[in-house]
Amino acid sequence: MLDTRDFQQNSLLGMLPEEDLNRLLPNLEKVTLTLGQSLCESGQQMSHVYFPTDSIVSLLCVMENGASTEIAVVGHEGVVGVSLFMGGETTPSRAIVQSAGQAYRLKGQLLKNEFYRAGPMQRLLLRYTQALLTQMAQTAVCNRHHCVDQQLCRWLLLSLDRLPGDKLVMTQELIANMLGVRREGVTEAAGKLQRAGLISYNRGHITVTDRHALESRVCECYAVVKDEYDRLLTHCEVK
Amino acid sequence: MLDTRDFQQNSLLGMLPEEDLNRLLPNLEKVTLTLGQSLCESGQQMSHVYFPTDSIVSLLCVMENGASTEIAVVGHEGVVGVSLFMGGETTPSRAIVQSAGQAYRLKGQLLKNEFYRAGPMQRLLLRYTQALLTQMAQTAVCNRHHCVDQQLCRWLLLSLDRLPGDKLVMTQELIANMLGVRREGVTEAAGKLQRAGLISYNRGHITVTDRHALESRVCECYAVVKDEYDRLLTHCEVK
DNA sequence: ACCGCTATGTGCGCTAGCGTACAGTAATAC
DNA sequence: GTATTACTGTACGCTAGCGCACATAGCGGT
Repeated sequence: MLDTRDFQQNSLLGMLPEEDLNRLLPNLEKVTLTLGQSLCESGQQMSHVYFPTDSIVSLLCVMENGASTEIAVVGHEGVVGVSLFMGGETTPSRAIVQSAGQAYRLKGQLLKNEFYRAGPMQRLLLRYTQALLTQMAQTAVCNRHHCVDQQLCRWLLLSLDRLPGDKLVMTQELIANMLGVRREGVTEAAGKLQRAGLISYNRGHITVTDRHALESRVCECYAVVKDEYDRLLTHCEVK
Repeated sequence: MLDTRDFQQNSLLGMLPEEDLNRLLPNLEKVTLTLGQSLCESGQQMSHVYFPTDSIVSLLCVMENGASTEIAVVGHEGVVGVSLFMGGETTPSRAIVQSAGQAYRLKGQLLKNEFYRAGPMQRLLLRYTQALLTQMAQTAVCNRHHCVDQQLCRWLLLSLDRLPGDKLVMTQELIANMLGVRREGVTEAAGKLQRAGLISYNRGHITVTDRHALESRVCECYAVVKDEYDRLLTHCEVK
């Protein structure tokens, strides 16, 4: 059923040495994630961790009044469920599918077992978690100092990096929820980008037509995060 | 020279079982941290990790234009230098002493050795790192959704929790740098608190006179972070 | 063809926070 | 004791983003 190399679409899985992978392989289960699906509610224990391949998951911090903000995004470069191996078991944040697609999932306990072997998987997961730390930190700064226009560019690029093509299925309303701003603010910012010919969208379908121009508009936060992911996970010897 | 229990002022050290502590003890070195001292510049490797006792260290994200924002604060409950055992060795953030005092430091390599024993210290450090993740996430949300007044309350309470008394040595200028807002914004917010009788300060010395009232003004972010630290590090069996 | 729903565009008054400028006052240096 | 510096208070115009209201337009179902 599975293409034996299909799981390598997820970088973490793909970077594991043969031996460690073979141990996990029988327990990896391919699942389809649908837009809006919740993988984890605030404070709840996750039964599985998820290794996205072509799907994207947003980690959201939700407040008492219902307002929310995305604090990090997870795609094929990562895993959803860091709190399981970090020892806390739960986190106060939600994990919502931002872009439908596939992921491999693994029972939490099995991941923990693998983690506590203190082998390549542990080193990989820890480095990934550090990259996640950086993403959150930079999100905090960006929320403070940069305008909606630039944040939208950052968000689009972060999403694009985790998608196979140049199309996103996403309404402005949802983007606004992610960024923690008003929908009207996104409409305005997206309008500017559209008029400048960088993107074109209609009714929930965004196509990025000039990625290069997007990169020239985005704030430094995008590069900081991207470079740190590259440093920690691409040029990385896990043994 | 050292009171044999003095290091227990740092919760992480204090929670270690006798056996593990004894291994570290000869290598713990008590140091004095002075206000404004930098323990780590962006992207630089740290030679030591620091376990504060009565000092406070701010983790700051600095941008190209020099503007900065505090993304987390570390006191007696934690350790500065998470990136060493997480495997990345460096982080893009700075660590600045926010409140002068003492700390124990330990050579980075020795901490890594201890970490890779995969014993109680590893479990403690991982749980601590997860708490740090939560603090960063909540900071991101707070930056987005809450006004300076509330953020100042949060900042005061977080600092207070890490100090022995109810006095802080800190100018409004520095607080503004931490929060990533204008100094004038802090002057105004602090003025309100002073007029309401919650704090009194002059020229770099703040005294909190009504902590309870501060807690009633602060946004939910304070409690979220505090509860998560308690959950992860206080009610915690490290074995 | 029609209805209803969802997504998008736009306008308007309001507020928080910014940038800037400057004044006053306590601590410190000499 | 005086000069200087560092810290705090205040004012003013400006902008980004908010909350709200409402108009328009595409899309699906019957």
